[in-house]
Amino acid sequence: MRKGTSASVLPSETESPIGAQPSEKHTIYHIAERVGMSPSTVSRALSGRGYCGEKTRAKILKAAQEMNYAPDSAAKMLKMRRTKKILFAVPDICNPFYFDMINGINQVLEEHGYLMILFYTKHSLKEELKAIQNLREKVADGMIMVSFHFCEENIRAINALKAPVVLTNQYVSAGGQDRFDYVYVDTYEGIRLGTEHLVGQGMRRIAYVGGSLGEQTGHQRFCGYRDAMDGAGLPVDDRWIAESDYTERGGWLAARKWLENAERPEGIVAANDLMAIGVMKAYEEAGLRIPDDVAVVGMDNLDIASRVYPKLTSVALKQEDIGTQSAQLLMSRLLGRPVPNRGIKLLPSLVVRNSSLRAVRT
Amino acid sequence: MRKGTSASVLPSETESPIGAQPSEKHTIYHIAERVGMSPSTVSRALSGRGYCGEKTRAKILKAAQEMNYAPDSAAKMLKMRRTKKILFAVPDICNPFYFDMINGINQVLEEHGYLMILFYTKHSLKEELKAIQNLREKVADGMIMVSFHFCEENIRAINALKAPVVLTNQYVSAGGQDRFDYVYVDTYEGIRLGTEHLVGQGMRRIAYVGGSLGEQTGHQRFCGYRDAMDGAGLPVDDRWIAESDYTERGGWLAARKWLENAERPEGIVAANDLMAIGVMKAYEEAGLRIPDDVAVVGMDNLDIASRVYPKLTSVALKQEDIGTQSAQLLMSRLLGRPVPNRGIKLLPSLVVRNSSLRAVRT
DNA sequence: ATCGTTTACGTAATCGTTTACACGTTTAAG
DNA sequence: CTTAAACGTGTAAACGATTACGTAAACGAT
Repeated sequence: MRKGTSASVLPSETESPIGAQPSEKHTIYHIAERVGMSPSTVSRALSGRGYCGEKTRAKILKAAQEMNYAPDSAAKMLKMRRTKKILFAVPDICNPFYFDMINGINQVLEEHGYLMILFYTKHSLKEELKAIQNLREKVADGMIMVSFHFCEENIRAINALKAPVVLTNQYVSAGGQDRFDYVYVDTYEGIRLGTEHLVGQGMRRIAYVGGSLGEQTGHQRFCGYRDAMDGAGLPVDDRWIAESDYTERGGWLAARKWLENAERPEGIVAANDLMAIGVMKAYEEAGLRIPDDVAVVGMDNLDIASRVYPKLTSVALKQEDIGTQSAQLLMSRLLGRPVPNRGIKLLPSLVVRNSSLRAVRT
Repeated sequence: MRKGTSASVLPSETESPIGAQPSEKHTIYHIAERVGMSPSTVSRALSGRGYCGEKTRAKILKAAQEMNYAPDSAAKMLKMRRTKKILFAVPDICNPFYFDMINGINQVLEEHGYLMILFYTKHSLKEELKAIQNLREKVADGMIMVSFHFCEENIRAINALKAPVVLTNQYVSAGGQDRFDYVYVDTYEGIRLGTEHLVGQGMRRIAYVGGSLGEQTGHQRFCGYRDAMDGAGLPVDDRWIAESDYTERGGWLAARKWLENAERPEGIVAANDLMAIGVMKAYEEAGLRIPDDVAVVGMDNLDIASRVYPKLTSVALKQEDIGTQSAQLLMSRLLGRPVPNRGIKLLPSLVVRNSSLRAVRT
């Protein structure tokens, strides 16, 4: 039935009206007709699955070549129920933090012939849900998501998905009910490292500027600061804690506030590099010098950390590793390989530069 | 026929074995059965195309809601012959230059409900051809490509495509035969601006470090330098021209070479910021100061240009605008809107900062 | 009551692949 | 020489949506 109708539609060599574009639409049916075989044989020859004689395969391959055949990915997707794409949902394309992650992800995807769809969630829950909806519609086979709205609604939606999802949030699966994986860097540990670095230089008045304490990641990071202070027997003073938004301007505003005080902090720990740079800018504008007037530590270890003046001490979060690990985890799920752990924790490391060194200057 | 087979497959409420996952696969056929209508009616109700009674539409919408229906994008793609995705082929994800472009593109795509597939071509012709192949397989409806291998082979492959393509190369369509559009910033003009800025300060020995002169864009940029020098009656001396690779290290190497000479340049024009920063680093390492010992001008006006020390004078190329304009052009093609011009030229502007100002220092 | 038009819905084909199954032809084994 | 396994190929049914076309009811105008 199908063959009949299709065959009748095929433009015979002589039929095509002069001057008309040659009908470039070539399907396996066209190839089949040309070599005088059935479409299923063509499919087998091209895909390499199932039996196929050597000479026929050669003939078919040649014909496909000559006809400039390209398989239709939509048809393939529909039939195979696989898109060979994964979604990467990221809150903010502008933040350089994610570029390395993209890179890491891409390396793994390439090995498996997967493509990456970049989805920009703009720090909004609604957009994150849109990303999830895309998975429900089978736009991609899986998703890696950096979520800043790691709430009930989100988790439920993700758990309802058939497609595998890897989050980069720190999370302890509640009762093993959850169906997603996660790869994260222990930012708590990172901030603790950074704070202890300052403590270790004998500083006592250490300020902290972080993200919203309501958000999970914001809270974690703050705890790192608090525990480091506690551990050293130093007081955690509300005056020296700023709840900000991970932007340069946010850091700038926090520093301004501290600059107004009579008593100023000896060191400042920022929950990311952008805020650290904002802090440095505020001090610079006030005519003060870093690290002489205040030591600064950031986190993320962005490219710019080594380019600002003075060079910024920063906690390296291994973004690229997060990317590759996430992608590998996702691939394991997609290939049905066994996955030992739901969560993978990566450890940060401190990169010491001039912004935090009281004594030395280069 | 189709209905019969499909209907018989539907799991009736009571049939499903206890403990088994509820079959989550819901299609319009399932919805149709539930409300006692035909699939075509369901399709019409959900897509809003064609006639559909108000009460039935409501009933269908409610059923779809309850069944947690999500349309299968692959099926939609196959039937509608539209993927609602575009490919963005970019040579190098690590280069911050492209992030703003991504941003610009994304803004436009979002308005049209399109998704972006990010394709990393690694500065390789082979990968660029792979991107093109993806279009042939109808992975996306169109493509925006930043090509560094704008050669015969590429152009032919792109012209053979049915899908619209926007390039960001400067290009004069040969005889109006070409079938792609292009949006570009006049980098010739940009380098000319930068060079004239130095010339205007009375400098005479001005060096230039650019990309390969074999590449189109590398050649264009060089011409901007040459013409500015010529225009001021200054000699273009081979000793002060370096052919490099747009990386920081490349700039560093070029500067090292110049530093060995007895006679050193008064000013250096770099064809991008990364190389300019490399140049600055080399001078810094040699214990020299900028702009006192040499004035430096870059191009791209990256974020870091305003963060390095001293702040880098740079030619702003409006990356975000390239992105939005490219995406808009592509969308016009996809929607069949008339497009006045194949090419759109954007003009760069010079952002003067400290690295190039002999007199003033802030 | 009749006709024509509009509205609502169903039938079935279609998009371009893959693949279970059936059927014939070799080939190897007994 | 028979029989069974292995191989090669074709038939037709999927995958899940859209849509041209046909039919029937509802509606108003004559």
